[in-house]
Amino acid sequence: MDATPPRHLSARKKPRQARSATTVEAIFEATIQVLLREGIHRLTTTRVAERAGVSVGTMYQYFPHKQALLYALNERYLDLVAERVEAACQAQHGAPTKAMVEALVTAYWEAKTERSEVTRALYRSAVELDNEALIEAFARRMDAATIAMLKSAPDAVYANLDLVNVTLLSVIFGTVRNVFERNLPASQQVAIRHQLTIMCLSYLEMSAGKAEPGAPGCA
Amino acid sequence: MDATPPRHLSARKKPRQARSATTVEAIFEATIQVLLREGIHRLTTTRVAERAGVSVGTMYQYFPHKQALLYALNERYLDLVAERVEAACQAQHGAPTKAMVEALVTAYWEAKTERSEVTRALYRSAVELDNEALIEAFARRMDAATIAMLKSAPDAVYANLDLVNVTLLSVIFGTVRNVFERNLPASQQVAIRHQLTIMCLSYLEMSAGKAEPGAPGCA
DNA sequence: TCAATATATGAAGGATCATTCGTTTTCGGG
DNA sequence: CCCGAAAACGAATGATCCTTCATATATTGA
Repeated sequence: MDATPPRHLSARKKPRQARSATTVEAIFEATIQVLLREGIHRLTTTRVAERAGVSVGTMYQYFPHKQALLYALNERYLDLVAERVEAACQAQHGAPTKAMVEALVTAYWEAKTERSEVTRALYRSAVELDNEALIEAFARRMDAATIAMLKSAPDAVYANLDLVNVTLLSVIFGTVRNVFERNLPASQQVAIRHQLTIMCLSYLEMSAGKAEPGAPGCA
Repeated sequence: MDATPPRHLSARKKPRQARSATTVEAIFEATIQVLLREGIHRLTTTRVAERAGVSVGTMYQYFPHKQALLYALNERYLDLVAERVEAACQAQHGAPTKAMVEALVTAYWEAKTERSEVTRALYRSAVELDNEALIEAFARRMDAATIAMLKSAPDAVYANLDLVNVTLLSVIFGTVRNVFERNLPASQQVAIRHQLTIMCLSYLEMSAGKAEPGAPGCA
């Protein structure tokens, strides 16, 4: 995320040699592993270092403290998700509303559930982390991406685009998280995802001043 | 919640005298306060006891360990929310779908945001807590309540009630949480809540085999 | 090959916590 | 009023953790 991190959370120094880049990567990976296998209350600098195959001291060369590590981890993750959603949105510029909704739901849903354990681990790591700035920046990026997409729709014009957009995103993001955390069987997840798409589409159609010439309607 | 708690999380003993009931209540209250003022990583048995005006030892007479305290706290809270939603649902038996949706969204939304700091504190406390059973029980209660309500609708029959219902709940619960955590300005929250209601209603109408005799439709 | 710089090490300091248990205080029934 | 049970107390224990820093090793460019 491009949010300037709170000063106390910024990374200590940037890797200059190749091996240190490897190290940092290993540390990130190890953090996720520990988070998954041990839970957040057993997420220890020592344990992370051990699993990463480096010493604690090394960790502290790149992250001034544990919080900074978690912050950076979340930053990376949100960045990935944001990029995917943005790409999906751009790909649908000028497409019909239905395609837009499907692409949006699919992109976000898959970004979150593809490596669901990682997502879960990060949800946990984010608690008690001063990451409001991160969330805020993520929200803004998503807002911008979907607003631009919706504006380009050939079959709809929204009188209250901002509100419609923020509602749409809240519903999609919230639902994904909720379904995700309830850990429902995969088949049910797929079904709900489909329903969600239908629901959002219906919402958008309802909110749009329709511009479709031969709109199917009353006979 | 009526979920049998994992054995290791059940309370140690039940208050027999009046003063101990007071004590337990004070401990619960103190836990919330500490959670709010200090955050979860500073939620200490000592600190809780101190704020409750009792000694640590006293705490351990009612809760075998910290986790059990947090578990009990969440249990209490979910119970309250569940009761309110259940009441709202029962009050709408036989009412038109629109009234149902409005009541459901309102009940859940208000239960969560009325004392929003408490809700926030509890979301935090629930991380790394073995509370799947709690969530599960809550979900079941909600499912039962809303299914019963929807079945009683005079103006709709749902071919796929279970799916429609689980979708509805996922969307509402998820959206509330998402809006809640983004901490949007109150005015925007109200607006989104209204949109959410509209959206859900539209979804239900769309999913229903309509039974309304003089359905307003094509001229 | 040789400094200068970057990276890695890990034992030890200092601090915080969860939990126990021997003791003291309070309550309530007889 | 008195005694056994209930409730409360809180210092001490043992464990875990974050973070530092003096030292060692690796890399790079000249």
